[in-house]
Amino acid sequence: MRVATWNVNSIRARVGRIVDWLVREDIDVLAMQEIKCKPEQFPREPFEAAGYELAIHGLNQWNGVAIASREPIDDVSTAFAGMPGFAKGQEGENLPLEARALGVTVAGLRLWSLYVPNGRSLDDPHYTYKLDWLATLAADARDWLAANPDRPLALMGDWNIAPTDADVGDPSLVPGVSTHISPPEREAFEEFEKLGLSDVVRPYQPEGYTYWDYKQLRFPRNEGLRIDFILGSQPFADLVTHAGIHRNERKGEAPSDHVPVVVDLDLSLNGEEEDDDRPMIFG
DNA sequence: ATGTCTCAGTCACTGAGA
Repeated sequence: MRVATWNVNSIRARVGRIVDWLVREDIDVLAMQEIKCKPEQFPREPFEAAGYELAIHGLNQWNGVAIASREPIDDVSTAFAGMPGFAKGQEGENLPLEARALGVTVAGLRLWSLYVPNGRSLDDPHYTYKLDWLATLAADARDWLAANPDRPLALMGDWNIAPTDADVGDPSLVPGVSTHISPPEREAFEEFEKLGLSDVVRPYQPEGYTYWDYKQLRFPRNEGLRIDFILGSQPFADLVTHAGIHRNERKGEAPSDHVPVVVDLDLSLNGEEEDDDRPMIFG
């Protein structure tokens, strides 16, 4: 099974090349971010004609997440527990939620499409929102992992964080000023690794960016960022046989500014059923 | 020069967001 994540930067603007890629690359599940539309505006037909069913969460022209799958989608969630909202000039609880998280179960895998808030700048309210959002997500992931230690879980999406200096090729990012590279953001990312969620792509693809700004010839100059990640629980990581970044999707007509990130899974390694007949050696 | 791209609102542009 092939599972991927892609910040598509408007599904309506490039549905053709996205579905073409899904079919060409034999992708089973795609987590999308920045669909930039409501569910009723989502171009369902090309996906359904190609054999995918859809879960869509979009509230307006901003943000928006969706998941396309060749296998049935169950247990759809449009927010994680305690997810904070945002409203300009307001603080506190119960602010309106944005469409940035979508959880589903497919083939026994728990999968989330996540669009982490951008942060804008270190002194912007969106930066605090970003850190709150990540801390709350980590708390929910901790609870879920404690309750489901044997289940494959993947948090997939645009994290808007470059975890290491090697992930930063865009010279416009200034330490101490810019988001995506600040120590609190990197610490927020590391919290997920402390929970036992690991970047399942990097072992197979150690180098490379996943995003290049449209401006300033960032792609031709290869001045990008690695900010799109698939973090898997140990039971998920145990299924991974290969992974990669599809850099070519930044080329050609009307690309997104992000490219897809793909993992190959061998679900036959998921031994739950097969193990039932084996003798219990421990415990 | 935020030098590009997308969308909404409203109808050739501007504002917002990234």
